[in-house]
Amino acid sequence: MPKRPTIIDVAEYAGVSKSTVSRVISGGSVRETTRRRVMTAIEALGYEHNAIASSMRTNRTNIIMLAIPDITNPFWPDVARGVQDVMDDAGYAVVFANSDWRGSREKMFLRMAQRNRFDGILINPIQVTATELDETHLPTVLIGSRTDYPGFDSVGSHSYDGTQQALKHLFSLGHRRIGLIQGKRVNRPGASRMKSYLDFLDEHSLPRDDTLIVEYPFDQRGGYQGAIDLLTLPVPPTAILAANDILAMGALQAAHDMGFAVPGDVSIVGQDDIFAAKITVPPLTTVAKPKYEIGTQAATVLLARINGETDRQWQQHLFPCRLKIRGSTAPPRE
Amino acid sequence: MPKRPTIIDVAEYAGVSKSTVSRVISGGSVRETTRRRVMTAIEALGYEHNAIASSMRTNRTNIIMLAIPDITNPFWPDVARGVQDVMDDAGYAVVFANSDWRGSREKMFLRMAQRNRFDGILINPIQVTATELDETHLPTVLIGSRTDYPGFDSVGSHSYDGTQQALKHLFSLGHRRIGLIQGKRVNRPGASRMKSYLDFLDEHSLPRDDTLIVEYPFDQRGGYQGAIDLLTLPVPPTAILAANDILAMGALQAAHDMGFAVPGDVSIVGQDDIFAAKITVPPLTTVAKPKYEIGTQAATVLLARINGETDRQWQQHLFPCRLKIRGSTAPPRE
DNA sequence: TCAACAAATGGGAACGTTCCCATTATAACA
DNA sequence: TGTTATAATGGGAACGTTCCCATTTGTTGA
Repeated sequence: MPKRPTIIDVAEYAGVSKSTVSRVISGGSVRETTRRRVMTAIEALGYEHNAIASSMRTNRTNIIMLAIPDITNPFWPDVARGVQDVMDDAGYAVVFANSDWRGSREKMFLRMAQRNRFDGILINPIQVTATELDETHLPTVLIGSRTDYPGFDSVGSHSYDGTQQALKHLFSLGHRRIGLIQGKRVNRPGASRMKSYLDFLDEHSLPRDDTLIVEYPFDQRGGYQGAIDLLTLPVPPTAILAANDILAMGALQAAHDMGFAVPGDVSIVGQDDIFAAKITVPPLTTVAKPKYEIGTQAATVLLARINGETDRQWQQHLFPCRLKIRGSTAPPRE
Repeated sequence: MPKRPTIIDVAEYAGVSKSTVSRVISGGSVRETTRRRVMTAIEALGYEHNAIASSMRTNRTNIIMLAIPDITNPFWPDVARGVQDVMDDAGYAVVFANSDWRGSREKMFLRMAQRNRFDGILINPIQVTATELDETHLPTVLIGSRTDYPGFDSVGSHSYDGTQQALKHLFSLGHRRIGLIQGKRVNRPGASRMKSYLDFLDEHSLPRDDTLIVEYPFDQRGGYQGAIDLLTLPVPPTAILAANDILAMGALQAAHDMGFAVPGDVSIVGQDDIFAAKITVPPLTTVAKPKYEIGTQAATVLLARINGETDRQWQQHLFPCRLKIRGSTAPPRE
């Protein structure tokens, strides 16, 4: 295998110095005639720029990392697309990392980002602490509405408010006994949703009932189990709010299997509005989040940080949620 | 910001040469006592290995690229997970690239892989030719059952056979007039599925009817449109086979909207068995593909190529498909 | 036409590793 | 204990860029 040509080879071929070739490549100021000479040399030799050598000098890799729990959850592909579309345009490659809800993997990925001198990190944190993130010394933007990481930019949706919308909707339909299926986090609960739920109860003088709150892994089986727990209560809830659509879809299935009509016997509301929410039967009422936009915005903020274009303090970007009322909610049976 | 320590700093601190530090890091043979000295120095200085500098010397980046059309299609996240799980264990980072069915983007990504000296490429090719792939000089494994890229390893599923299974199932239920919704490819048709379909017709002496074959983009709307085309025919088919589940789900919706009962008036079969196929109403009969396994296998084959562990010629790895009979198929109405 | 100045170009060091080869320390054996 | 073989270590070049600074070339205006 013939050795790959370097800028030195190109320089010789074109009869200029390697500095000039470098300038041509990186868009420095060169005379038009020499630029053309160099370009033909590049063509002739089949020269391919070596990003590694370049990174070595510039301390820039043009690679960022996107660390999420699990690409298999349909929420994330949309976010990922948003990230990629922005990053592609900016000439960055995006490395994916699935922590799989495991803190150890998350840490491994952070080390990987450091070793490889990636230019930045987008992360939906699982276990990692703010200090650990700080220690990477890499520009970092959080994805998700997290208030427990002061000092970091974050991009997410206003899930507290979204939960309120869902509950208001159910309340106005006449529901007074509303179950909550939480997604189990390794370390911390889906704090804002839970708080929103409790606040709502208090505000409308509804009793807090711990049996109405169940917590299961963020997958369909989790939702299924959760719904079974709730619907087998002595006095089952007339409505169920799930922390995301996957859980809600599991709940839908459980209700179906147990002979509960949806929305006749029990109303179900999800969150996220993944593509499949439209095609369940009945179609799922859900709190829609602008997934793609979260991705593009997170990427944009990160780029700004990387390029030092913003000296502003860290900032939280929260997109509003929108309740999509579909067929899975109705007034409770008399 | 203090300069990052290098192995030279570590060497000084530990009182050894940089060569020794290098050996400690990369697992060369060093005396246990010196290894410990070096390790404490690394700890003390907070040294982080510089993968860029390393790559520069070794021509290894430990990064591979996974190029697919669109991560947003639920088929791909599963494959991606498989790829990542294997690559993580091998210490590789995976860069994602969504060509978005555009050949120009695909080419851009290949150049990126070259520039960045990635160690290998996993690709579900859209427009790129075998020659172009060859010219990257990077170990490449194709994902999908493609026979039109001689010289390349490929990992996919036996979709010809899967289509046969689906058709046999429909045929044995009594269907004789079966529509096909194809996914539109930018450049070439889903050849094996189409061939399988036509072969089946011939074999069972069913008439070829061009109006029974429609082609639309690989999304839900495409499936919707396709089904409308088919169901508004003077003599509509009693069963529809869609090229993937997303198309099938669109078809399901269209049938529903047009007042066709599924499976009463029309049976529908999808392909892939994405997670949402289980939760449609009725649940979708579909040709299941081992998505995760395709991912792990593709990654494994690529690793073998990268490490030169195989001098075998290129090889096609085809997983068998399995028909999952659910609720969307039944005998045709008399 | 010649300064004076700006623009274009060239040369060489530097980035932080790895790897080859030479050298030194240790172990094994007679 | 001396000799030889082996293991451990050190020194320096090399990987292919970029960037600084010095030098050359070109341009402009009196």
